[in-house]
Amino acid sequence: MVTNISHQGKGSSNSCSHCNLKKICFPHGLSASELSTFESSVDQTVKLQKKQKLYSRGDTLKSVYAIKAGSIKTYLSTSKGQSQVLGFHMPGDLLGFDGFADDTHSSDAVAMEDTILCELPLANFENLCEVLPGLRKVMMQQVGSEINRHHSLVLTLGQMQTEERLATFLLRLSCYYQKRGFSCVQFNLPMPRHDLANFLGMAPETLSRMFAKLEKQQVISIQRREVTILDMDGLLNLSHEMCTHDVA
Amino acid sequence: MVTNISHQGKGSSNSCSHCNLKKICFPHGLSASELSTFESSVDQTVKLQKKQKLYSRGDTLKSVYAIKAGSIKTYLSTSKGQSQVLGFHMPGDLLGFDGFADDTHSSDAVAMEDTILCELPLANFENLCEVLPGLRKVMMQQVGSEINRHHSLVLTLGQMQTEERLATFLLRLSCYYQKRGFSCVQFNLPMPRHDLANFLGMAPETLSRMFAKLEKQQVISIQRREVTILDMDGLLNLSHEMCTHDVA
DNA sequence: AAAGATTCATGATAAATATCAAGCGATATA
DNA sequence: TATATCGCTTGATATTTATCATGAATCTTT
Repeated sequence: MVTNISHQGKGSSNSCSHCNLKKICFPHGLSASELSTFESSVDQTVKLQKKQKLYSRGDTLKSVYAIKAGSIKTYLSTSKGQSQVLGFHMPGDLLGFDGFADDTHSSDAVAMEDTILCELPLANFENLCEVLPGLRKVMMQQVGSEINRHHSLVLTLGQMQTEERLATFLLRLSCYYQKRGFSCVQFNLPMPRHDLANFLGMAPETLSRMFAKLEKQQVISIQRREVTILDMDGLLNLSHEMCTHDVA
Repeated sequence: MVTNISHQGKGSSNSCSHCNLKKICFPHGLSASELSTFESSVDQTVKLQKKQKLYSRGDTLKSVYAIKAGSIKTYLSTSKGQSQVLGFHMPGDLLGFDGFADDTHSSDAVAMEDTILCELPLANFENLCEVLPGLRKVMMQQVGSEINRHHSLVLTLGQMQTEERLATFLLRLSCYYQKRGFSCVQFNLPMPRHDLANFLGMAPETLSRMFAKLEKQQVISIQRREVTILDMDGLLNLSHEMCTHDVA
């Protein structure tokens, strides 16, 4: 299968210990000595321009990636040309687990804006797992988090009405920003309405109406992509999730 | 947190090499020598009666389980008493990944009928990963499969209409039985309508109507829980999934 | 700055699905 | 055997959401 990936200039070796995401990204769980062993194996930085693909369905799994800057959208396509956004991934997030079943990616990943990623080649990863028990642990935690996020998304799509889906999404995004040291009451949506509507399983028009509804209730205000949460409790009341408040 | 688990009589040590699921269950991917090391660590058999819980949300993750006989339903609950079925798990399936993020189960698992499971305590598992590279590999494959199943479920709930959801579900179940050597055109639904409707994100009445609709189209026939697929191509036409046909 | 394209919002209408209500048949219980 | 209960189906209706159509606002390109 032909791949569309073209890594725009691979950077130099990375240093997790000097990374500004070191409190967020997954190597955070490693001990100091483990980290120094680990760092030398995250051998490359991958740069993608907006709309460039990181991988496509059917591609062989070569590496796991951590987002350093920018954002990535993952999605699934059907035989009839429909698609379903699986997630919006931001700095500190890990990508590539969709390929573990059979070493082949089952989803597509595309840059939503210019994006920089750290690349951890799978061969290195397997060797490292041999010698770093902490890495195995941290990896399983990451996998567990991903599974929990999926569970939460299934609950959202399966049980909630459109207004509640949006409220739940906004709350998760809010928590996500808070964890990264940004404001949890004012932030930008990193994706267009079209993608968000698809992710939330509704028509774009419905999403628009739900934004309008939340605004009329004075729960949020939104201008283009800038969201301000005016009434956090109100938003929480609209969402009935068993809040662990992981990110979407 | 109080747990409702009461393991009804732990059995003796298991032998994967003599298990009738050895072609299906995950240790299948291990080499002969790895398997013998592995077997001794799957130290217990857990027996559950119908409706008994294997674990609940909030319980500490102690073990990973493989289903030997019977079936398990996993589900998530919301603060308002709603719930969402996450999956119906059958012999050969692995359970417990929902607890990896923070060593705490985030979902509930309950026996849909009298069920027997193999228990792999986490402590053993971590030690084994140290010495068995194949186990790490197989485990990551299992995790990858679980993630792929979730992706597929998200697609189903997010994009498909009720008829297509049901058609897709029946096809997956059919493949599942086929892989296990059973008929792929005639089989029993292991769950009541109520649970299936919840899993598929629709009202039980809607599920009934969709079954009726598929019957009228002569695509299936169904009596209580016994399904016969009359027109496999017809069913495939109703489902637009990019078929990897993993199980639901 | 003008023209075109894109993104988003909103109204009117149609379609899908949930809810409410009733009843049927199988199984369990007395 | 009679009775109650449970799981399921089916009909009538209400609600939610999608679709279609239009237009405004923003961004891009010339």
